[in-house]
Amino acid sequence: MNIGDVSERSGLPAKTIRYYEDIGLVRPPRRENGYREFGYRELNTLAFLGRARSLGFSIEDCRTLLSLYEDRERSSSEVKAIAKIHLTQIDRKIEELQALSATLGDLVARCQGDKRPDCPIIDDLAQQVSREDGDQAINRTSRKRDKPSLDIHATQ
Amino acid sequence: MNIGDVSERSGLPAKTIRYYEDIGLVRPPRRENGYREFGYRELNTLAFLGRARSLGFSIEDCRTLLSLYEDRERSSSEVKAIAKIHLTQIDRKIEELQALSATLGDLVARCQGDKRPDCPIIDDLAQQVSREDGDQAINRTSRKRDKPSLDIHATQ
DNA sequence: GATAGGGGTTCCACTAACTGGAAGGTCAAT
DNA sequence: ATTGACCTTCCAGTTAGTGGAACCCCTATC
Repeated sequence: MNIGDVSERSGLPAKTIRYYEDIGLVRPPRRENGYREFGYRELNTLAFLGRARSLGFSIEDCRTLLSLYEDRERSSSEVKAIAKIHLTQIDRKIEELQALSATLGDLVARCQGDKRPDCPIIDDLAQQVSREDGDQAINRTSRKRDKPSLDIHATQ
Repeated sequence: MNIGDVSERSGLPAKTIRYYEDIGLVRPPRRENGYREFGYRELNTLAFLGRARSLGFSIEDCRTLLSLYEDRERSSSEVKAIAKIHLTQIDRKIEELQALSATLGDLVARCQGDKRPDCPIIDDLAQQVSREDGDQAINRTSRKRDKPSLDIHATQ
């Protein structure tokens, strides 16, 4: 099969398949003309990767999962451990986003959304910073809001 | 104020502040020695940015929000529109992650996690791809799982 | 005056997981 | 011979920074 065929059958874009080869997740042999030659083994690997990615596993997780998949001797606990960590991260992310949603939802609800300039959303963002020096000033004005872990790739 | 002072007062790392200058979000003047000179105006801008980012607004959203913040004439509806879109995206992301959590949670629950190799998680990922040609084969085997939008930066 | 430290400056590279596009080779059919 | 669809590689860009190197500046101390 050529890359176009496996792309269609696996559901992964050809670009992605080439990328997966680049990073060593698949190693299709080449034909004389330089084309990649995929067999069912490679197709299954790619489909596996597609499903794992669709469950939000990181590429590095996928790499491990793939080696566990190919190891007929490995214990299910090894797989379960990875999945549990991933699940925990997903759930943590959900909580973070729910907190964000609540705060922002409140702000949006309180904003009239009309032609007038008064806006609780901007007012909330625009709280003035203290002009005083030193720690007290900072402590008095700091209203720590959790930073949503910007490595929001944390679904992984 | 030097960059270290505004960093402490705004809670943003100095590196981030320099980056925000790079992309034109703040424009502190320079001293003779080349140091950036921050005033309370810049400090407030940075604090504004920190809060907006902590609510998950993208840099581009922040840029818009900032210009709306500085426009005393703008209507609250303009601000609300941005916030609503952002809120919708957060809520969509939450739903996606909840679906993932449910699927993965089920798989994890069904996995014994012991020394034996049998593992529902791997089995789920490893479903064989049909060896037949054509659309029917693909339709018969495709079990479309929603791809969690990989631009998972979608909290923005 | 030399030196040490704790600032500051720039610039380059790296992150995750691709995606888009350019320039060009291959193949089957017309 | 020439389309057109496919394949190849390579480079750049995406998000929002972060880490590090090399180097400048300022103040205090010896």
